[in-house]
Amino acid sequence: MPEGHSVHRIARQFRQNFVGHRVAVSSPQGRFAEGASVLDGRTVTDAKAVGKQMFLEFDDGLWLRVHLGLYGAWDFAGDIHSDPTIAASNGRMGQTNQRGTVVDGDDEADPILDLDGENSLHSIGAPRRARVRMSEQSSPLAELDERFPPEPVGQVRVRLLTDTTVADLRGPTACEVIDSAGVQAVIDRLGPDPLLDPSAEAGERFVSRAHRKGSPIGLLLMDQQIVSGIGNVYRAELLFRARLDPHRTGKTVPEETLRELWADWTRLLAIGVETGQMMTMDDLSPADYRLAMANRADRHWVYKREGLPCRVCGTNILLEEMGARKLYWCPNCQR
DNA sequence: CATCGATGTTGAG
DNA sequence: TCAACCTCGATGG
Repeated sequence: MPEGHSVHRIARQFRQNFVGHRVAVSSPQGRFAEGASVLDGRTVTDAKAVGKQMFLEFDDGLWLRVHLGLYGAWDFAGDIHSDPTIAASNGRMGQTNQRGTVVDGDDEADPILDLDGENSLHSIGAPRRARVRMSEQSSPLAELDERFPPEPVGQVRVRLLTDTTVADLRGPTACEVIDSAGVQAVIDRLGPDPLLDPSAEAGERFVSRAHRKGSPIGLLLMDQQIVSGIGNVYRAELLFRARLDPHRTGKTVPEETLRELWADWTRLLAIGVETGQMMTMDDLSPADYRLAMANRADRHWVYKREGLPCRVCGTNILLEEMGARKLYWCPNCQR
């Protein structure tokens, strides 16, 4: 699945294109027919992300909870707003290439794009005719000449349709209608999300929860009850950046180190939301930055680099299973 | 064209 | 502990 940064971006896309709009809700695939009929014709009133969970609020306090799981995705099509804060935040980020298609990447397509030549001169922030997949995978972007709304392609669990924009959900792990108490119950089970709550108190909640545990920090970072939004990529990269042995138990990691982990997750999450890419290496030269944007292999310190020399010390990066997931780490740097 | 594996979680055993 | 979920790009023949 998308790690936390993608879900925040998706929630933002919903705020920009759906909040305040009445929607037709359907389940082309049929597996959400009942929920769709409950939501159909209502107005979307809020969208928020907590860790990897997304919540869409509709009239009368009804919420749609969506978790994308391993391979879920939202496809947006129609008039899609770009986000000026992204384009303005960093000249290197959120760019499109010469043909106006999405910058290639292993992460989700960036909604800051210009697929439509005739709109290419519109100001930043204006809605643009586009088709965008938001998940961890990039994907082909369909031809734009088709009528709106486009026919659902494949297994679309939920379709949300306004006058001008459509969002199709496919492959989610969770998709259900709940009330606000249900939303709160889910959130209560989650560890803090630094984008939702950047307070020092939230950080201390992570520190105290993690410091209490006898399980490895490599598991704790992935535990959504300890801290939310971190997945397998950010786990490996955060541990490397902290030069921390993944096997050290929560108890034995100094509180100050846990605080630094929280601060670093806060930083990486913000960068991820800003760029739409899991950039985990700092201070790259322009040449290295281009390399990193082009190839995910050049984007990380350790993730998917088993058998390759550590970028810092040259020791071979190791691969092992932890928490039924692949863990990449440098046995020399992380001690 | 068939098979594999993935940035995740749940629930059965 | 592991299969299921049931998508789809990458990989290999």
